[in-house]
Amino acid sequence: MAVTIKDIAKRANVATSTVSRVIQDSPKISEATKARVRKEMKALGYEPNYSAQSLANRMTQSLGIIMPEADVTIFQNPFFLESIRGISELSNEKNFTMAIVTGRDDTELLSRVRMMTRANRVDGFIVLYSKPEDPVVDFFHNEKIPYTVIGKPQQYVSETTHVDNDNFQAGKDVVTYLYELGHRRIAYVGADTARTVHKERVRGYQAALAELNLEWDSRYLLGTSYTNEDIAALFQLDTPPTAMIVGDDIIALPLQRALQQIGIRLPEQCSLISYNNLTLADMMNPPLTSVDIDIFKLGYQAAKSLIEKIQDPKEMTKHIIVPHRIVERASCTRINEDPS
Amino acid sequence: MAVTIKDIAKRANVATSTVSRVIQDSPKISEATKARVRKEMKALGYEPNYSAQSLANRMTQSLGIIMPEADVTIFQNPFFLESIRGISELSNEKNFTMAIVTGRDDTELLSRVRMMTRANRVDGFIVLYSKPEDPVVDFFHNEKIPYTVIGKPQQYVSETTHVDNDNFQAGKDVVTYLYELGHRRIAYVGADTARTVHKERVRGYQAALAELNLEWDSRYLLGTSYTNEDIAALFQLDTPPTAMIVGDDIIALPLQRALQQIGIRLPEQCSLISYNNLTLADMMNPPLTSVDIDIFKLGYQAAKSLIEKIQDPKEMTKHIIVPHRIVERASCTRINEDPS
DNA sequence: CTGAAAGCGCTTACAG
DNA sequence: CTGAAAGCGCTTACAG
Repeated sequence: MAVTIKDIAKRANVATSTVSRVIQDSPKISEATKARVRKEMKALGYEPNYSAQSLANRMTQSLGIIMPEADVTIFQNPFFLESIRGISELSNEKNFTMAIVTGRDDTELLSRVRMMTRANRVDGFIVLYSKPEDPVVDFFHNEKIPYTVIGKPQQYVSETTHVDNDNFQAGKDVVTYLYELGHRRIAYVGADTARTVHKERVRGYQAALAELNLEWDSRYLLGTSYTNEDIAALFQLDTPPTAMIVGDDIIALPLQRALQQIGIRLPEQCSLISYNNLTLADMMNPPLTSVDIDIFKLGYQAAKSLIEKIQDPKEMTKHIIVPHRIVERASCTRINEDPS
Repeated sequence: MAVTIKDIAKRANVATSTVSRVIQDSPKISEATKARVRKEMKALGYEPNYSAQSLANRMTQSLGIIMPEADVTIFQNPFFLESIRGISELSNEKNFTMAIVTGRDDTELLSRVRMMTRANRVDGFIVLYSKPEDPVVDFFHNEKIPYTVIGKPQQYVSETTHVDNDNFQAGKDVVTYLYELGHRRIAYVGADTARTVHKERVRGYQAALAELNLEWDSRYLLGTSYTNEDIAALFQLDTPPTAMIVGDDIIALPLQRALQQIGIRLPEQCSLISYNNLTLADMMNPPLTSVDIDIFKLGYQAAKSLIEKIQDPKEMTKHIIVPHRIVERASCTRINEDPS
């Protein structure tokens, strides 16, 4: 069978406990015997048995990743794979494994999570979304299971480590950017305010409008279930928007189609700026100006702080803000300032 | 601490070995004592400790998922997340966990895979891609580690279980579909022939052209690194194509832009049909006719056959073909048959 | 049909 | 600085 700690001990003429200590690089062991033991480990291609380690020290070296309730559309959003890629990168570095947890609804999700913790399959969880009154988060909190959330948590805010963008600021930055290009009438499409990210972006949008004293019409704000007629109506207002902010690159595509269908030319008749900077943004016509929120880093940092917390429970709660930046492409254009 | 087999044994007045056997639903135990033991398990919310089980029976209940060498663009292709979703679904059902393995190149991938198998972290692997002379696959084969591949394996074909579409047939079907709409000059764009999937689709394309006696110009076949000029040149031929097949929905987007830029209107001047049927396809303008290859099922079936193989090594090698179907949308149009 | 005991491969007080 | 021994929570011959 595979080579074990015993084989190494025998060949290096030490006790198994000594081998175990060199695996952990314990300072109690002399450099001389460490070297000797390591030579044997190398020679035999030894790798500690993961199940045995887990059983003995009650650590699984494994992270659970909670996806939002499964829905094909959501899954196909590259956001998730990209953040998982970030998590995966750090996990591989730290020798952690990950388990993706999905479920059709909160109940299923919760029961799977419950089973995993009882069975001791993971050391902690990363929650890839955030929403109000999440029973899964309640569970983590009550059971004192380490977890971090990507996004702004809606419960136990100050006590939960999370990594997020400053979406409020991003919301403002986008308005400022458009303002500086001369835009004064700015609409917002795809405001899925059930999700915290979007709520924050919209808050930032509205705050910036107020600060800049821009006029605003409630019809300027559309959710995710708008119809093409809603878009058309927007451009039949006396004061149609000259620019639109889109909640997510994914939504920009159908929106662009809607605009084309009612004969609005981009970017001449309407500038478009979006969020997430997916590769998609670069492929659109015209290429889409988009806010890069560094999804990979969101995942990477979430995994990093979770692992720190797991390895040292006294680790402080952290709120990590990943910087965003606007990536300029051809979908926004300067217009003449118009006092109307 | 967590409740263990001992607690159950005590409360049910049996030996721990008996509890263990009811966990496994062994036929050796009477229904009466099974019922009694189960009642206690339920009452205490018992869940078998996963590390202990793994250690004792040398099974990890965990699958490794090998991604192709990491490259942002590839990762953002929804194909991977969608197949992982399929794998995840089955894994959750079977109580398996998964570990995603990524690496910058084959060497890094191989060393991570090697470490994981030595450390006994997974029972087997799913390879999400297929390419010639893959050292990772060589490793699995030589070490007799269970694995399945999504796609058509290039090595050890008859001995490796794989799940795939019939991409050759799909290649032919697409041509036939266009032929029946009256198209006679059909180009193919985005033929990434380094990847087996695409090679097969191109083979099918060429076979169908030959069968239907359609004229063909070598300039009709473009790889992935075509320029907009190449596209423009295509339409300046004496016999420009009236329809184009695109290797992947993801590529359809920039291609569509290129076509718009040189003033080709879709679908009037050129029909477009693509592969994968991502949600993207439905969002494009015009919505894209695309071959649905049921990515979810590819993942699900791959996980299924891998787990079967793990649980019973005598399980036969299987080649599973997931059916495809053309999803018609507005990007293909009927044209008058033209004898030219 | 059920139990007592050894073993899976580690870790970690405890003793020296 | 190192070793002997108990223990982590299961499984599985072996015996009855």
